[in-house]
Amino acid sequence: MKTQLQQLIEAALSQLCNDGTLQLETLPSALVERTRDRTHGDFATNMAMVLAKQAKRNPRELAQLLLDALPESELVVKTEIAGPGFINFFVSDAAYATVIAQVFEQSSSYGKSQVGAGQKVLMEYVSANPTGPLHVGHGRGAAYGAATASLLKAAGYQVHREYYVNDAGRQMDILAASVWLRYLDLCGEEVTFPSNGYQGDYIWDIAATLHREQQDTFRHPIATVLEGVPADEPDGGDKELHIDGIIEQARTLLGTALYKQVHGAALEAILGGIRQDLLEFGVEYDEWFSEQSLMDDQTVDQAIEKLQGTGDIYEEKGALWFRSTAYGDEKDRVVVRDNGLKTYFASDIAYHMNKLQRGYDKMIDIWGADHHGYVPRVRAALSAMGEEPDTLEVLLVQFASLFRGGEKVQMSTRSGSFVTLRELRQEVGDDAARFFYVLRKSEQHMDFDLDLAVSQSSENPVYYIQYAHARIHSVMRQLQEKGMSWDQEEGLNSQNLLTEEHEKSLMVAISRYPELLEGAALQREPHQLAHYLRDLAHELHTYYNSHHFIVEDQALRNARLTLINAARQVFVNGLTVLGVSAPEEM
RNA sequence: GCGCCCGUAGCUCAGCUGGAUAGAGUACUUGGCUACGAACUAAGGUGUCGGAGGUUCGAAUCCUUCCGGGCGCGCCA
Repeated sequence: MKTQLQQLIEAALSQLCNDGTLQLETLPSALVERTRDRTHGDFATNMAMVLAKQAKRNPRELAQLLLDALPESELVVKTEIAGPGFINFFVSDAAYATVIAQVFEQSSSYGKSQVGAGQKVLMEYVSANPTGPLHVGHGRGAAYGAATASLLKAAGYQVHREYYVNDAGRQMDILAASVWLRYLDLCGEEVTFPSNGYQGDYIWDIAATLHREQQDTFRHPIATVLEGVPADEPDGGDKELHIDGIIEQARTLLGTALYKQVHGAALEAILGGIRQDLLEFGVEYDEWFSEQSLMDDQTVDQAIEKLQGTGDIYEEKGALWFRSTAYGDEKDRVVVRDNGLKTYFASDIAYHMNKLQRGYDKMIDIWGADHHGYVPRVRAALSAMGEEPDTLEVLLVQFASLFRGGEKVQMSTRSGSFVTLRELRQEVGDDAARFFYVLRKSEQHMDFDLDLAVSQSSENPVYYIQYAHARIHSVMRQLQEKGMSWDQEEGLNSQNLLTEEHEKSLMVAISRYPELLEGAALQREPHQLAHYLRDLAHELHTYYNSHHFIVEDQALRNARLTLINAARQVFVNGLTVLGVSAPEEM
């Protein structure tokens, strides 16, 4: 509807230009929007006011010219000039009836568009380090990423969903060392756990499995293990040096093969848990991309070489630096440390280079807001390699603060004190969690009151929407029990019988869905869809409460049943995008 | 100190690329089921849109500057 109106206005405008009534340097595209107030019609445009200055005419006069030039259309039954120069459009009932028919023709495709057609997008989200279970902060990125990916697909983009697995690097070594030490403890060694190790209970679990399956394969006397290792912080030493020393000892004492086994067991156990969590949460991926693979196949080296080729790498204090300041970053960044190890940043440059090499037009990364300072340097690397930095779009998700008993829950992966995503899901349910996460703008800080979510879970807005959907199914079940059936064909032909205000409102809401979905996709804002579905549910509920659907009059009955079934389809389509189920009864 | 995000009703938040009287949910009060599910609905009031300037036909929205909160500023990831 909206695009049809835009076309009409643009046609009128170009006609005015062609016949010389108006002289404009540029033809702006028409801005049409839904009216807030019903008395202003269905749609309005501010075109006349926008053009007034350029056309050197007053807005209302210009509006009249536009209306005179407006092509005839079955869509519009009435127009008016209002206020400072708005043009209001009243849409015909027949046009709304057409929309209802379209819902059934297009079914699960109703609302989809092609604005993103031809664009290949690689979306990366969550990508949490596999050093522990996912917590509630990751959950937000997961829900937001999955919903945005669906949104883009619905808008015609070709989307590839990816999880970047940080399976290389020091954090993974610390994890392996943590598991090994717990394992040694289970073997009977008296281990003092390093202050910088991962202390969560899940480390014990992995160690226990290792011990059960491999017995003493990896055992070494603790005295040997600590030989030459710098003291830990509580003993007056340095916790970083201490843990690095232990990692070094693990490598030496176990040898490459056995060390890899411990490392691999830890990675597999944790990554397996993450995969399971996300799968159950309805967050899917097309690919799990390994950071280590970028090391193994030389992609990282190639990336560095490429930057050396453009003269953007220099050596200082034994390290290799990328001159990111030449591309807008605040300071230059190290890519290879003086000890020869590549930084996380180096593999990230390689990863993004690899994404482009795989042929994607756009990369959309969803990061926690604490990584925002990272954006300029990655963009800088893309620029240096001759790529358009805007091919990378980073969407930042603010952390969700958890409140329990009125107090903020402090969370830290290292200390193992956090509320896991799994716990949250068990407490509030997958549907409620998914919906709650995308109900707010991603860049908005969000307070998640656990007690409230648990004790009043039935008041969660998701049930409001699901209930509206289930109610429609309930009506259809009632119909059947009364020995009647729904004639969709007759219902579509009888839409003119739906003259109640509630019916009009519901039709308007249904007709709004396609433009809403498109806007939400373009702005990467699934919360718009969440709010829309709540509005739609409200329309359905008020209609339900004020009118009876299963009435004697057969034509009217079918018209009403057709209308609510169109709404049912929109509920299903919208909830599916958000990853929330649409139960037929609850 | 520098950079990014945020500040809207008592609380949690919307407000679509500047638009017509700034809206929901929640909380509080009072109504609505012998009718398709009351997890619903109807009515009731609340705002210096953090403050102050500026841009213009028009600002919660854009610009500047303060105030307040969050985050980031490593040869960590």
